[in-house]
Amino acid sequence: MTNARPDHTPEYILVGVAWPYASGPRHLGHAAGAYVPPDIFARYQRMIGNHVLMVSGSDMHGTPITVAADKRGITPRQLAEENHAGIAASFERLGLAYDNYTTTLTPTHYRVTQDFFTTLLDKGYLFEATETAMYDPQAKRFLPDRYVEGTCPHCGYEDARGDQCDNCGRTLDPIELIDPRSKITGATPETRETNHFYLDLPKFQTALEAWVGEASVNWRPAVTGFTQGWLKEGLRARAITRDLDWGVPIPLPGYDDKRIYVWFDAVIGYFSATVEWGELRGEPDAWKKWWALDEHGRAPGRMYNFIGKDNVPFHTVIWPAMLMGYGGLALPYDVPANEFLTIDGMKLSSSRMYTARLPFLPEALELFDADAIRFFLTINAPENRDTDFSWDDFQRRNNDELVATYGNAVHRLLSFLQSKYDGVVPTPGDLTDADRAMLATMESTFSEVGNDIDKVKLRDGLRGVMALATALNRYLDDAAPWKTIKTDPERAATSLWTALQVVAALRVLSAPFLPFSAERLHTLLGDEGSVHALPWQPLGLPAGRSLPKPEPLFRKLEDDDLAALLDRLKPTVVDTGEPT
RNA sequence: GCCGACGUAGCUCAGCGGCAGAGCAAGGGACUCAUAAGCCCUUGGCCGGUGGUUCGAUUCCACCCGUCGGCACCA
Repeated sequence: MTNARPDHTPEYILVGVAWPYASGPRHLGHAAGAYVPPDIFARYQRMIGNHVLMVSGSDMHGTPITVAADKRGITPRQLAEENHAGIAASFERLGLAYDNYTTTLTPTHYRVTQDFFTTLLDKGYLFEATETAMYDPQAKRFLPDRYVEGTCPHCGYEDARGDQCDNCGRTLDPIELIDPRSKITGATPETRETNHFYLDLPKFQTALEAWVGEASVNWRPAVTGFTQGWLKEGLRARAITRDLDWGVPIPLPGYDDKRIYVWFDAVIGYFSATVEWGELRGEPDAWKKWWALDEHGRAPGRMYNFIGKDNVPFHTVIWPAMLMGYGGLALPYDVPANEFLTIDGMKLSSSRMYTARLPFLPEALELFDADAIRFFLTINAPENRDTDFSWDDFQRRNNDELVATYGNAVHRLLSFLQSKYDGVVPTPGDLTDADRAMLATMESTFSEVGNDIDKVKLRDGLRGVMALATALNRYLDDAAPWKTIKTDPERAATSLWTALQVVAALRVLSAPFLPFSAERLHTLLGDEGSVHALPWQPLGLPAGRSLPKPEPLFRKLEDDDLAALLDRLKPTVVDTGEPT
């Protein structure tokens, strides 16, 4: 990319996006929390001329996928690949511009994961130990804690899960359960001894405390608080292997019945996906530009991990520890974790009717424009706390904000140009103070919105874009070219020209947030190529250019339409293999 | 139970030591280029509760209540 201004030294920015778990489709909450924000951020960073690599992929391993596959009588690979294809298709329709969206099943990922394992083992950061685990003799498999249920020893609740009692909220050990049974077969689990490899996190305690102390200055309070909590409690070793036949094989002889477990291999994906990106381009060393520390131990750029809040310790404690142990690779610069989207004030649920659950991405994208979805998820993004989703609010923000403020500012102007000037951009006369003020506001919006996005305050950034649209509406009302065209044609022409420059800027400013409509506006302004190849600065609209007949940028959602659409949103049941 | 974040106008959310803010909703007005969209004006809050620190607290501290999340075998 050559968008850099002369005074800008391009930075290497790695945008690592949380790896969606391929157990089923993702819903709007996932998109709001982890998937749309990095896309906005990455698009902006590209426009200012940085070397951006946005990578992620589907997380294909883990127990829930094996359980769901067993129930359907297919292999875990089939199930995961089917879900991966669905997720990738949704992401494309949402406009997520990944440089590499891959999976944890690639040869590169297996090789890199095994290399991490071997290196950490050789350096003494892994150890082997025996533990007692629950085993389902009927299913012939070991059971994770939450796949065992029984009576809670604290409150007597009969359907307590092995990890936690949903009734009294206490954390449990499955061995404590009275009358335990397997969630998969109902059989009574046995306890068995089994051997596993552990990541020796206590060895990183001091180094992590030092790193978090420095790195967390710009983190969100919840991210820092959560991380400090883990550190204060004292790190414990954590098993990184499981008794499964689905996962990355352990690169040692004699461990055929065990696999490296998902959380260990999934975070490595940020790195392996970068390596794979280079390999696919025939540049096997390209990853070094984002990851390799220099001789002073300095990172080559900034590394971001966009995740949901449930994922924080993996990205601020465990993954950094793995990177420190491996050596020579950059640690995260920021981990912008979002809170959750709730639905109609309730905790989200994937098992309720549409009125009480967040829609899955495929259905949402079937019913609504991607930009309308992106707009809602960003203008009300759960950056500091949980935010609420409701269909009323979705409709209102679409109609009263996106359509009425931004869409209409563009459309009223282009329509006026079409009807009174035959669509030809007029030549301006002398600028008034009001004209100059409008253009100055437009200029400053670039730096304001840019700063917001760079600080990952995406909600503020989008509000800044909307504020410019509002300012344009005000300017037009004040200038009233529909009046001055009768009394002072040159004044009207100048007002129109000024307003058109602002619309031309809005096309650029909105591009990271609303990529599809920005592209449509780009075309409506008679420009060639893609808006996404433009630099982050005003692009003028020359006098004399003839613009095509305008069409509204966005679709208004009428009550009847919305009701009809929601009527098609039938209850969807997806078995993700998760215990309920 | 323990840890963390959050609790601000009817709704959705900003602000975080010095006369309480935005958008939307509600009420009123002038206009007509526009998907009856836009613009102007107005109404509206003991900033969850109690105590403390301070000249001064929505903002800092403690406790309480509520919501959400985590508590290491979900990812």
